[in-house]
Amino acid sequence: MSETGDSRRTDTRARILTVALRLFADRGYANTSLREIAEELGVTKAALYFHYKTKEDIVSGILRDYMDGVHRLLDECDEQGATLAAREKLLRDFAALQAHWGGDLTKLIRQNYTEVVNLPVGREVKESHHRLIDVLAGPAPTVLGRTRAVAAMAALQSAAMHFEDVDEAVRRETALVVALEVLRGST
Amino acid sequence: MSETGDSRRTDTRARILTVALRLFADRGYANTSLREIAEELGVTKAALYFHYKTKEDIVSGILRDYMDGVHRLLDECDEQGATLAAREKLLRDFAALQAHWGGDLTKLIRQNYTEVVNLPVGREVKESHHRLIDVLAGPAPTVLGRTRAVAAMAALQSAAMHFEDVDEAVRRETALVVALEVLRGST
DNA sequence: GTCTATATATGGATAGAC
DNA sequence: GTCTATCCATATATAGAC
Repeated sequence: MSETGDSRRTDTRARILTVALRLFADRGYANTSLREIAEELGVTKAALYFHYKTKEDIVSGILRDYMDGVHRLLDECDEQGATLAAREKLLRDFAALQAHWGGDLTKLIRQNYTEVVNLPVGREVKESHHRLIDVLAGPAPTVLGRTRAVAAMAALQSAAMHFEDVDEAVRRETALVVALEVLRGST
Repeated sequence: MSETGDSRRTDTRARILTVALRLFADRGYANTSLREIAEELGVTKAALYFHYKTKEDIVSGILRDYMDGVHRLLDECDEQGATLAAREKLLRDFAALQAHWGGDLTKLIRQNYTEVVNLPVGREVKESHHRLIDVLAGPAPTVLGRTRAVAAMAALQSAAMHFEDVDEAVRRETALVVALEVLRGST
């Protein structure tokens, strides 16, 4: 419960990322001005620049935090073989990671992909997702197998953005069920 | 082979949409300036404004053309019942429509969703896609059924954007196979 | 139908006080 | 750490000649 040591350095830095993520997901990265982010936080633009040198640094900060989680998944996975069980575990872990971040992170990446991949950390996101798909496709993958892997990922991501009338836990569990079906295939 | 009557009214109007679609898909809508579109066409910005009153009119023109095709699909479909065969036909037809438009249209919509849905015709796109999903989910849909419908659509769209190393025809056929598997389900 | 200006707005980013 | 004031680049859009 106590502060973490250096603590009171200001949580503004973290709050900026939280607010920015929500706005970027809602209105789009290019259409969200620093003025809007600042207003939402109750400060001025100049205050943001004290914490982050550029607008790109802000979105990069968000993606960097997300990447830490993704790298952990992939590292764990490489140690094991590429058995079906291991691949299904990877998919489950990725679903859990997404659930932890919420729909906004997925929206940010998908609905601002062109901008995201122009960032250094964005290319990392792209590469790690591709790596995820390669592992999910298993050894000696066919086109069909690779397509199933992509579709499984897409199923998870799409479900994170549809059906706002359904309880989130149910939504995510159902998405995982379908994603696992897709990955396994019916052939 | 002859001109279509009023013909020589300039095909610049159509060429603008073609070039704009490619650039919007590549660099993003907000990051593509009218200057870039004009340069690519070999004209000036002012020339664009002769054909389209605003930048939004340009992207709306693209989406309007696409919507014509989508509405045709839905109209055909409503006449029939919602049998499994009819729903599978709908998915196949949608895949064909996407193939006709190419990956750029899908990218434009997915990677610029926040901007797109702020346009009148963009809301039409959103609504018709939702309608598509509802029909695909069949009568008395469960959460699982709806999730499968979304996942089937996502499978088609994702495959349109991945695997550029694979022949496009093969890619699309495979995507359709997977999408049909997903829609049918394995339960 | 297309061009050369130009009006006008807005956003990212910086300087310097407090 | 935050503010006020300002610079500067770029973008949409318009006016008017050819």
